[in-house]
Amino acid sequence: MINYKASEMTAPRLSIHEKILDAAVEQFAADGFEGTNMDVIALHARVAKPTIYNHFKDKAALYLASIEYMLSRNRATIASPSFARLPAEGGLLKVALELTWLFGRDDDMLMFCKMCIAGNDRFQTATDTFLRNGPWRGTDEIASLLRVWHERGELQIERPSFAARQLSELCKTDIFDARLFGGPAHATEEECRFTAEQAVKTFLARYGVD
Amino acid sequence: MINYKASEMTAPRLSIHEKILDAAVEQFAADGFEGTNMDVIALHARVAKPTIYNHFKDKAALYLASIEYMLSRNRATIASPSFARLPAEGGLLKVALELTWLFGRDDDMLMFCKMCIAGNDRFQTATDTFLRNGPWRGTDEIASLLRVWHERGELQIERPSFAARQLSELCKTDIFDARLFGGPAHATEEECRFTAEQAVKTFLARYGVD
DNA sequence: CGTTATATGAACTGCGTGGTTCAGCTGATT
DNA sequence: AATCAGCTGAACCACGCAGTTCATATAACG
Repeated sequence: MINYKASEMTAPRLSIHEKILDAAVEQFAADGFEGTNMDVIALHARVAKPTIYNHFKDKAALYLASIEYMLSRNRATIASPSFARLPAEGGLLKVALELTWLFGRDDDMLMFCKMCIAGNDRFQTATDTFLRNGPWRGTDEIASLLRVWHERGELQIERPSFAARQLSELCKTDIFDARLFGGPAHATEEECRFTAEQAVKTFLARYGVD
Repeated sequence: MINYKASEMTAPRLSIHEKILDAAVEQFAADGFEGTNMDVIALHARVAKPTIYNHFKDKAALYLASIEYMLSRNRATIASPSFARLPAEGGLLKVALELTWLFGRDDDMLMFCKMCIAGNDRFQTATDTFLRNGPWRGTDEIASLLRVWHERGELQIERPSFAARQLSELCKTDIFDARLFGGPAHATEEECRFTAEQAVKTFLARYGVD
């Protein structure tokens, strides 16, 4: 019996599973679910088409697996618990920079937002998976951090979850809509930094104590 | 014009053109361009399929016409210049309520967004039209208001355009993502009011003078 | 070596769907 | 009454694409 999961072997090359998923993510992200052709995925993964169906039941299953794969690949946590050691202002800026970077420069994230928005009637489960492991987990992490700073007396927040989502929204300013509605053009590093700084400034004006 | 079905006597009488466009908007918004079936549009519009092709060259033409139709149907102003007569806080709350209402309870707006996000690769011109007449015009209106209050000394804002977009983002908190990714379920009036109040509070903490 | 499990590629099936055709109906216009 | 324009429904075509089949190849393992 052969092990498919290359991560559990000392395999020099990517497993077939991963090759397929890599190609699938790219295609789905670029052309959406209906617009994506299984032959093209096979071609791009340098794999025979029946092999795909040997690993995934059908196109929808591959689609779902792609979302989970992309999400697991993007485990860059927004609000690392280690940030709690920082003072509130510095920690918030780090969080805000992660957020603006994600909104402004992460292609996978953007494309899957588009996919989920476009196809949420057909694939509500996929959308839910995305929301749960993506945006919601992110704001939950942020809320935990906020509670720490609150208890330490550096912030004064009545509703940490709501505040976390406010911060997240602030970090979209000027950089996310353009990408959601337009092409995948990246925000510049300066734009990300500016939006993040402004977000923290506004957030601290409301929730900071001093 | 005469109704075909006696059972539909109570329905408003629409031209065939409008019936087709109504059905098309709904379908495109729900399933995107590729996912939408022309037969379903015909069925839903209670019209024969050849009739659709008698009015629109092909699917893409119908798609473009649908977007323009939605835009022409929806001309709400977010920030009426008359708000300038109000004190900053009251005026901001009015603006914020308009925004949260739009994000949380306006179905046309939601459909616009989904259609444009889903189809922006193929139909960038339509998306640009939407952005120009929708979000951008809205935040421009808000920025003008902010300048008035700034000059009157009620607010202290260095970058009115950026601040306007921050306010707009704040007004999405907790109500917009759920609709964009989920169904068209409305936010409740209380949710809209709460988010609007919190947005104004945060905004004034940063930009208010007192 | 033989066995077993999987990958391959090319051809094939079947279906969904964009778009068309056509004969007939309806309702306005002259 | 005659004509004409536009709607109807049903059948139809062409094509793309999801998913399968099959004979062959490869590679691990005993």
